[in-house]
Amino acid sequence: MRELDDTDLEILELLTADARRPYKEIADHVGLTPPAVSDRISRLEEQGIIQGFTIDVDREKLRGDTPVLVELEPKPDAVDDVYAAAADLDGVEELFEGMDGRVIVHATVPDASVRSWLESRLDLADLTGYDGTLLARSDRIVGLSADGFSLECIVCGKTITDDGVTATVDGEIKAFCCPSCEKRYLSRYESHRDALE
Amino acid sequence: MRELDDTDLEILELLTADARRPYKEIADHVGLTPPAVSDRISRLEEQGIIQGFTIDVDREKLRGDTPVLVELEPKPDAVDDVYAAAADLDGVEELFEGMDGRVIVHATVPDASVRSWLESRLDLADLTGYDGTLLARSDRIVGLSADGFSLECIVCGKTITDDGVTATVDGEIKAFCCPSCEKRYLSRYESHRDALE
DNA sequence: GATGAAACTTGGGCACG
DNA sequence: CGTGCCCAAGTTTCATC
Repeated sequence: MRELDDTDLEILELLTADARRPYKEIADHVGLTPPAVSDRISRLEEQGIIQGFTIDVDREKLRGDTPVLVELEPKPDAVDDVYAAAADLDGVEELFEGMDGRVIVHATVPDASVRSWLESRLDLADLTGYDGTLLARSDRIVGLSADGFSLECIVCGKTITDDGVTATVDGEIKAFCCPSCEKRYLSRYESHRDALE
Repeated sequence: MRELDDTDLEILELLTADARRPYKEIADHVGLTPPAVSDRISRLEEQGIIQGFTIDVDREKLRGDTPVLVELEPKPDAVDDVYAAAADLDGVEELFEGMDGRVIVHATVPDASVRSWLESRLDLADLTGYDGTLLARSDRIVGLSADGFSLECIVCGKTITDDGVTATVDGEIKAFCCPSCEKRYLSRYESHRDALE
């Protein structure tokens, strides 16, 4: 599969901010022609990077509802059932399942108790407990800003592209432009640490 | 402001599922013509119900990152700082702030410790604690399947609009048409509870 | 890069409350 | 009389070559 380059990332950012932008406008930003942009977007869709075109709906404004985050603690053998049932709850926007089996639901619930809302779809006997928190605010972050840290390979100094790799060394994130630089660094680090110990 | 009708909801659902659908297709679904659909969508944008057109990006696929949910417990006077700093973290998709002051971050973090990732943007001294959970899976739910329960203020019986407010009373979410109804209810509740204790 | 096809927007007119 | 919708033409945008 073709690797992503900076142009792809830029296109993704532009579309995330406004998916209705004309291809011409995107093309000008990234220095391509509209058909080339079209090709890339099609490819990103095929690769599953772009999962779809959609709208951001302010569900709170939609009705007089209350945004909440509900944490469900399913019994160990009921995790899948709880997850599936929670997906059917009225007003659910997002679902998360943690590695620890917890299911977290982001929803706007009608003016009612969380308990009766939960009971409308799932069996509370499947839970060992639950906890709801009203949300004061929430934001979706646009921008993929892959550049947070150093963007230069600490081994060879080259700018790190999407081909780059990262490793955790002693709790620190290290970024490298390529696997070979990573390997070189790690071996040096190992010998250094061995010398200390 | 014009009230939303079922046709608006249907349009929102169709756009949520696929925002690139031609207006003609939407028009056929809801029994209107394309210009009428266009008008409604424009109005929904003006009302802020539609916050924008965007794409769903599979950020996990984008890089080899790990999806996590991190719960931050800011010190009481640092909630805003923590929230703002968390928004700058690399790979953040969503942010939630609970009424209890907790800040929950949904992100895909580079292959590294959560701790060092947090430290890249925020001062851990602002926190009394934090907790990260790796995510086994997550889903965004399409479909607004609205109209559930009562939408009436429990104090005055008036229909609750966007001016409405909510409060949590004894684990129950209560909704009011206005702050004064809320205040009235809360004072009644307080005296009631005091009487019981 | 250019062309054909399709979609969106605009303006005028009508029906309904 | 205002709101919302339909119809038709003009213009931009998109996809294919």
